[in-house]
Amino acid sequence: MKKDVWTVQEIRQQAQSLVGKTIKEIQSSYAISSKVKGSIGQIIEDGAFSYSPNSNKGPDFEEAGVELKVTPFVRLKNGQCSAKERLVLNIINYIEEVRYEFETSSFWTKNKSIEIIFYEYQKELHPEDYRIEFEHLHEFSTKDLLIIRADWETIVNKIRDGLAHELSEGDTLYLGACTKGANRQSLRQQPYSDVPAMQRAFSLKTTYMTKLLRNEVCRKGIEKEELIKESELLNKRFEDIIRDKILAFKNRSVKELMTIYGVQSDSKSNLVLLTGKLLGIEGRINNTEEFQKANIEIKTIRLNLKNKIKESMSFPTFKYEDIVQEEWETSTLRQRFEETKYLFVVFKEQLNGDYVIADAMFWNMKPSDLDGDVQSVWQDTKNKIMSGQVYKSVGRTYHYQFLPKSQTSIIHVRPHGKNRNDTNPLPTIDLLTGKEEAVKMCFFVNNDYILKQLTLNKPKPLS
DNA sequence: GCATGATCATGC
DNA sequence: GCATGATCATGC
Repeated sequence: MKKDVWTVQEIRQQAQSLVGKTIKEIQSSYAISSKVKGSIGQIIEDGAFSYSPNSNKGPDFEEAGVELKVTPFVRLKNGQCSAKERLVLNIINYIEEVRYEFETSSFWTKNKSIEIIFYEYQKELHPEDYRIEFEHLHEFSTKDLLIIRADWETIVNKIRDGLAHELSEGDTLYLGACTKGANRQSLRQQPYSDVPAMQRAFSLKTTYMTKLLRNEVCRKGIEKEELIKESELLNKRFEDIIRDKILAFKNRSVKELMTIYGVQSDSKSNLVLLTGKLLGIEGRINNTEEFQKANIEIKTIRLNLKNKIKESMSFPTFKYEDIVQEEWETSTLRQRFEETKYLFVVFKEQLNGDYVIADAMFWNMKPSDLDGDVQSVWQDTKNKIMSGQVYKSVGRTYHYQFLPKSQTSIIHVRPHGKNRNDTNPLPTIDLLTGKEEAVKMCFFVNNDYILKQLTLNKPKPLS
């Protein structure tokens, strides 16, 4: 089947005919020459679709207006599907993209409608045994498109500000600017600064793809609680809508709001619960449609009477055995701070011990912080675990010898388990104590660093 | 007073 | 049963 012009219907039929087949089967049925043996995407594009490769600005199938993508997903133990990766779209030409409006942008010109072919990634299988499981013609909903349009503007405005080298996936909600290139030396010019910037491509975030799979493709585990309505996005950005909704309660007493909104919880996370109620949702904020797609997590922050943050911020525990296997570039920690956007809700202590709502803002970590201090603390932690240097001797007792807060500027390591008996195995026996396991720990973000972020985001001093 | 070590309540 | 989000408690 050699043809250059396809209709939408033909594209879909061809994609459907691949469902259930392994890569090997597709390769042999289309007699694909070994020279395109490379990627699974290429095998399908060149083999099953054989469209003339183009570097046009338009979509792969110009006449049908359809872009073709092949992407992996994984099945979780509970049967749910998750996207394995972000969906990488076209490379951003920094010099050119700033000349466009959204309607004429390279993203929108090429990706209005995307035929997505999903294959199941399984670690233990050889790639040629991966199987195509789903195909889906994706068109953006009006609501998603409103958010994506704002994302595109966020990205382009950063380039216009001469900050292409500071782009990060956490800057945006659904449409990201992900790095694309062999390594960090894959640099290119930007129009308003002499600093070379890493090559990046527009992409749909992994979490957006996971939600798309579950809601529209696998049809498993669909739970939708929407935080805001489409109509609200017509004249306000998502971030501002959420912020304004919370700030409508500015200076209101937490104790009082807890009573009004029926939050009776002794949980340490009752401020999170309260914020959810204030935003008018029933379940958990982190489970809402928008937060899940955009990979946003809520974090509550308490300021004491002196305007200092009471506590550093905890994150999920790491496993000692996992961290020693990781490399920084692809590590869990780097990925977390590169891809997650945080909603900080700030509560201020009052003289009577109560708290009031003080502020709300979205935040994501700057790449230079991430690849600076965060990386070195991570590396130090990994090295100590690998070499069995978890404990040090202090007087008659032992202390952990990971870098404490006092020796770091952004993150530090601390216990984070149920109690001192809640441990994880160590890959290397501890030299000093001979222990084969240690208390579960996690990386905490330093409270003073967070405080700086709050003031950076806000020119006005905190009341 | 704060850094460090430790623990709590909840939900899946 | 455990991960998670957050905060408590103690000793320096």
